[in-house]
Amino acid sequence: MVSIYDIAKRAQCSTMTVSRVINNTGRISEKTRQRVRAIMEEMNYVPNHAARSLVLQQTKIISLLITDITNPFYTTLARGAEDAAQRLGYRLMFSNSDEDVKKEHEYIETVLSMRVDGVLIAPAGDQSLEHLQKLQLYNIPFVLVDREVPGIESDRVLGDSKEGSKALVDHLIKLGHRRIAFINGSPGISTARMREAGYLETLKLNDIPVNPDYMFETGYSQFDADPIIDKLLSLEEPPTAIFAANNFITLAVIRSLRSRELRIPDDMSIVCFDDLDPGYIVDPFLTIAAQPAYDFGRIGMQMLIDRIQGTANEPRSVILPSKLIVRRSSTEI
Amino acid sequence: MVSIYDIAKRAQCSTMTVSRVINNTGRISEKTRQRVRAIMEEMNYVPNHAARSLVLQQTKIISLLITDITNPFYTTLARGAEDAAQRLGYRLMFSNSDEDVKKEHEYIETVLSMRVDGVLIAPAGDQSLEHLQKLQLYNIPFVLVDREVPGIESDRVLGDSKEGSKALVDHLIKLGHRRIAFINGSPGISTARMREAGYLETLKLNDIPVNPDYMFETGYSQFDADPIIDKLLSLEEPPTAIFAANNFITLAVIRSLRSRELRIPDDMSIVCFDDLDPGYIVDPFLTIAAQPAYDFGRIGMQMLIDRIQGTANEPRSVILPSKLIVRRSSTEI
DNA sequence: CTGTTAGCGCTTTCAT
DNA sequence: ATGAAAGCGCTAACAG
Repeated sequence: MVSIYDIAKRAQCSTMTVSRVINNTGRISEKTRQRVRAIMEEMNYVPNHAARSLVLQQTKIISLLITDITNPFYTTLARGAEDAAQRLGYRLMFSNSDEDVKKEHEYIETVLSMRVDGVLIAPAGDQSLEHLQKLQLYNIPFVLVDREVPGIESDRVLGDSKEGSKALVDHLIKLGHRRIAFINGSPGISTARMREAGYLETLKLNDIPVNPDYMFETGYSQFDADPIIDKLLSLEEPPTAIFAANNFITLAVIRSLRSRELRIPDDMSIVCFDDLDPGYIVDPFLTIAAQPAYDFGRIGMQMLIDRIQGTANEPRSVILPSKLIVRRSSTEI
Repeated sequence: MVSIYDIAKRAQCSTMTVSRVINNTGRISEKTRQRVRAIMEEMNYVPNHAARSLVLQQTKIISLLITDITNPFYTTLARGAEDAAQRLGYRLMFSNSDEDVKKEHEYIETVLSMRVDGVLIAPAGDQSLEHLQKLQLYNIPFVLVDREVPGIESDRVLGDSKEGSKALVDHLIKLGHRRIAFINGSPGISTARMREAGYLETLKLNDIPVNPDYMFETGYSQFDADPIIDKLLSLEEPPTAIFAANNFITLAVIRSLRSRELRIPDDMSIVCFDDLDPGYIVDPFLTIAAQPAYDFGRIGMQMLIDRIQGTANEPRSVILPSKLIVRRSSTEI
């Protein structure tokens, strides 16, 4: 591969001159600039990123770590982040932890090794604490998106999971439901805890007793809901509505209900967080608490770049509201 | 950040010894190995990727370039690629060209600059020729997935678009349809050309005249199908079935039909390529030519790494068959 | 306006 | 078994 050395030789000048042309720094006569430019073009010169970042001590690369590349919530978030990064002159390198703390750990190791300028991360869960502390140890700026991690003080962009949760449950109660099941993600994830809190609080406010048989904890990824639905349906008083903590849980629930020929919402109302992406859905019918996924990414990225470039000040938190969108999956009892 | 220099000082040895410990090369006394290890641990040493790849002239990074991160076909492909890469000891850096040749060009520039070991790319279109030639110029191994580019000889993993197309159209004809519209992607993309060829050939085989009014070219990304549906429906003999070249075109078509209260398949049969991802779809109802997206990524990545590590031989082509899955979106006329 | 020197963090080669 | 020297490609700092 051709280096500035090669092109310096051909241009009969020093590597410094070439470097200056490349970076548009210092003062150079128009004549030599032209000459060097031409030769660079002719020889197809491409700067070596490794060499440059070695001396510059910065890479202009930001790492985006999400937990599930197949979830439209995160791909939309990624889009927001990508657009913002590009606007601000950074390249994005994205990786997918698969909701797996170990995999996340490996990626953080790579990220550290590559000395990226910053990390935008949707942590796999509370156990991400360890990796995040490692980032702190090395003073690598990072911003938490979507999920927070107890013990970590940092910039973050979160949804208002509790409020969204309350809105959904409240909506069901107003429709006359009192037997509302709640299928949650792992309690090791902050959003799951907040959503549960919203659920419990709303029941309480409406004097509806909490029924432990109605509450389940699973994962946010794709899974088989049959066992849970089995249990719910075999209860003496099965629920009339299900609040699923996210879109993928909802999918599993719907699939399970359909396989039993149960109709939504006639036989069971369903509400959840996050859309199944407007793009994929032919006929949106889910009642949801919609979160502004794109803005999660966009704002998170801006905060991160602020942090990278700016003077370090207090960690900032941005809480983005979710919006209740009532559609056909929920109905009066 | 701590370097091997720092830990050499602390360990009272040369940087070479430290390097040997890190890489498990050369012969080192167990005693010093232990000592160095401990100090590395204690000082939280993380190797500097840039420095290492500068001297090694390899990065162990592979770039994956897809055209639409929101399309489940590509995210599934990405998963396949990621899994294979990880298994073989490479890191993936993925980027999204947005079906935009200019954006793709920028990414290729970055990829070149980063001296990645190889590139797995679903090219935006025939115009990607220029970038790909640049990769060839620099001897950067790459594998084309999903789409080929005229003028480029290289390893590639493609679907059998023509056969899949024939199967879909044949299926419609067997159901009694003779007025079959075809809404295609851009003719600047190889898969679109093959799909059109399959469409035309199957009509011909069945003595059905080609009606230019039934044929449209749009893009593979999300768009508004209303104008096309308008035209089709205002024809004297509107089609009874639509063959949409990919999943996103189908979505647009379905949305447009629904807004007119037209039912599928009663008022219009629909078939297309690629699933709308099993994960997102509550109730799969599309008749499709399903392509093994995961394998596109997995096999492509394996070929790429073969190429990176192995001796260079003839470019290989892998053609993956698609499978006709008949569901409810198509019915007898 | 341009060049020289030194060094970023690491590994290869050759000594010892 | 360990170390010294040189260099990967580039730029900051200082000269001239």
